[in-house]
Amino acid sequence: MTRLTRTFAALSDDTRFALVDKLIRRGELSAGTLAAETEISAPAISRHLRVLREAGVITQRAQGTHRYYAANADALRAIHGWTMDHRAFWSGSLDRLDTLIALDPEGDDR
Amino acid sequence: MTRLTRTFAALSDDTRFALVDKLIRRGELSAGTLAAETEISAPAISRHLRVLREAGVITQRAQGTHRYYAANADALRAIHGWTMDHRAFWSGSLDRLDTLIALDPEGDDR
DNA sequence: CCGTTAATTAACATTTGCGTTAAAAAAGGA
DNA sequence: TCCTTTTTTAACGCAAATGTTAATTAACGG
Repeated sequence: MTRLTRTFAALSDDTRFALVDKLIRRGELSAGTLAAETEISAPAISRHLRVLREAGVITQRAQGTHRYYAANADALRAIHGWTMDHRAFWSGSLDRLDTLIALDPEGDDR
Repeated sequence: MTRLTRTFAALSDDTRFALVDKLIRRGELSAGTLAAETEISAPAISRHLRVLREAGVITQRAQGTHRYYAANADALRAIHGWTMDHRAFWSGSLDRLDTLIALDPEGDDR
């Protein structure tokens, strides 16, 4: 898996996406706080946090028995960068998009 | 699954990501063309295309026995929009390439 | 030292995802 | 009609993901 597909994989689960969203909106939160606000068990949350951390989407900080997690801005920037790389494709009006498609008629088969 | 997590899931596989990337760069392409340029079998590609289509990441057009696929700009806009929603979080320091490299702890960029 | 709290790891069951080959469906041409 | 081409669907095997409960590790406080 490339770095970007790994990032997408980390965000492809609703529970993990919600965790990341909380961390972005509210800043650093402990594993316990995150687990308490979710339906599923603490061990499940712990593993989701691990997946996110290993994908580089969040960071971890230890303080005593607590583990504080925070969203990693670099992951957001990487996704943003990818969309910007293809901005010419999706930006602008529908008319403009139709023009782009018409100008690049790879329609024929080979 | 929400709309966005479904989009991320569709893009979380390297084969599917590469298919979308081709369609963005080169415009509409047939299933056969896409399958011919990939290592795995045509049925496998067909199913990947189905996953992408059902997630709204690509569109399909029939012409005779051919099926032409194209990237859906709306999906790209949705991802871009999500990153922009959280721009205040990550837009602080536009960093260099080494921070992006540090995102992948194993360095398996391929 | 002992008991409590915070978090993770272990073990397990179940589901989902992804690849293969074989078969089927649909359009086109001789 | 029969054969070929294009693409998808079917059937199957196997690996990975996700949830649970139980056990373990580590820090804190009396």
